[in-house]
Amino acid sequence: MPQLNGGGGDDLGANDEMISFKDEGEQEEKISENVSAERDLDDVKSSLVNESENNSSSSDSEQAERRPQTRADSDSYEKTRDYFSEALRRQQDGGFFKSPHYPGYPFLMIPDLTNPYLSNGSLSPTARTYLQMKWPLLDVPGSAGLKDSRSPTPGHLSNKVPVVQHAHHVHPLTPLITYSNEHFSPGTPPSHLSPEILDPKTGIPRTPHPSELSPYYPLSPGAVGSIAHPLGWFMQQQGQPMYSIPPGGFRHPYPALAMNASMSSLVSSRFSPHMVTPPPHSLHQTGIPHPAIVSPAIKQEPNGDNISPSMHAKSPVPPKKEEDKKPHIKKPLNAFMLYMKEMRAKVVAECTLKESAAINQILGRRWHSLSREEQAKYYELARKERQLHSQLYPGWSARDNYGKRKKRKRDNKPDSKPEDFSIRSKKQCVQYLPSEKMCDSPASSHGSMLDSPATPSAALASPAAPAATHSEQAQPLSLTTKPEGRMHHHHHFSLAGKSSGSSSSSSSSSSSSHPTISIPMGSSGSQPTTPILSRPIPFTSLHHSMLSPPSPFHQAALHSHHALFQSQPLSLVTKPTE
DNA sequence: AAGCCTTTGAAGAAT
DNA sequence: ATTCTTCAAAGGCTT
Repeated sequence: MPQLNGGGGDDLGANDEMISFKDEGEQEEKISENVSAERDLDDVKSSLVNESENNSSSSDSEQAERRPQTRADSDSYEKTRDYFSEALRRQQDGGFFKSPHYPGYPFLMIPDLTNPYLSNGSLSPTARTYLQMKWPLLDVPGSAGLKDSRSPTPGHLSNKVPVVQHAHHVHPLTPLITYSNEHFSPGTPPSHLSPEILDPKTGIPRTPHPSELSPYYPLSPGAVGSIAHPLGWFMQQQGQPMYSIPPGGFRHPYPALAMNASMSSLVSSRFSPHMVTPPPHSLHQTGIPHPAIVSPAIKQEPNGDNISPSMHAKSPVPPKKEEDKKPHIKKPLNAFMLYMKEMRAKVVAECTLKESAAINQILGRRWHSLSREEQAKYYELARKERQLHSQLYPGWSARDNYGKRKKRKRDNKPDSKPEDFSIRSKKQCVQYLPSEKMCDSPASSHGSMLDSPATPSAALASPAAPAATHSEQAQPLSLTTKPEGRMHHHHHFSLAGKSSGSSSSSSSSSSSSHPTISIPMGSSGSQPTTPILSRPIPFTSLHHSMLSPPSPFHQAALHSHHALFQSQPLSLVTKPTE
């Protein structure tokens, strides 16, 4: 939430999410970049699939993992670049919102993309609409139809995206992205002028920080000015200014909210309009339900934008069953979740494993192996997502979803029997991860905390945080047992001084840690037993502003930061096992 | 059928 | 101010 606040949009901006990094590995990584991605994959697979894999390989594997990413990045960037170029062209041409002439219009829902937030419509990776918006240039194949059919959207608008898709270009994020640039309105000059947007929290209109806004999203005609895309840095790299909003183009479905381009686009694409407000007529062209909303029912917005029940009916999404209950508005996806969505299919395809748990482990490792830039993309997307979400559902609170999932309270009481827990964990670990190596991942995950900004503040730091990196690479060490089901990294990473111990002691499952886990710090990777990395101290002040354009991550900043960071070794906290 | 497992991150609740 | 818990996705597996 805080992030959302706008205070400065910038906050959200790069700062918060900036990233995690693993620096150490970079050198090696670079060196190794040559290695083919396949090999990486193979490594991963092997690790997953092959029991035989030995620990030593870990470093390699890690690198390998990264590499794929890297490669992908390259491609993606190129592709993206292409898209952007095209998008620009189109904008110039005119039209984004203009009209129908872009079948691929982002607003159009992609069929399979049901609203991401809708429970019903789980998105296919390809389907994340809002992402699409963000990455309009990227196409998502397919999805078109369903939604349309359901959606009230005017036919012309509702077109399916498919049209636009460029199969050949595949951005790493592609899956997430559906649209082509076409969204961009032609006319609008790229200005950073952003229309004011409501502060999610306060509801007070504020001017979005450039960093907050995404040019990719279609802006409502009136309201929006052009805003710098969050990924603006990226765009800039491309050398092209992308912001424009069609002057007339698109009618924002959610009048109530003053949105910036990004918002509007997101909204349209991801969030169901009805949910938010909209009178039918005001529905977004796309008619796409908000992804976050699970049930058809409308969630009562504090604002009072409620949708009449009738709205539901129209709601494109099947859930028509109107469960009277308020619709379940899902949490916005975080960076990692976005990454997962994107990459899961790929990983699954590459691996024989299908279990999500196993896949997720791989993804977790890969996540860590991602370059800053790569992660930054996701953090940025996530930030946007949260921003949009807050805009759409000002009254929504994560707490609203508490208890919705009956989920397990997993054995929280691990304390009762750590051993059992450990056993279980181990068992599972084995189950999913054939080799011990696999187990590393968990460790890495811990390390991840370092990398990724745990909190907004952390995020700030994170850009710089690179040093922290845990590098899985380095770590030969394997966890024989999985630390625990869900340790909260946070805890673990608490500053050394703090209590890691105490916390662990607490009920949380986490505590039971197993001594076996070691995280290699730095490249060297000493292996302390059950070390806990303390979260890097955020260098908040550091280039706060700079962050906004993560441009390549303010490398300067990063470097300095980096240096700092390195100078400050992460502190390891030994978790008191049991 | 419901929940678990697994991952990271965000946010809320609890301490 | 910290720490802990829940949820977000996803799909095979377990109960």
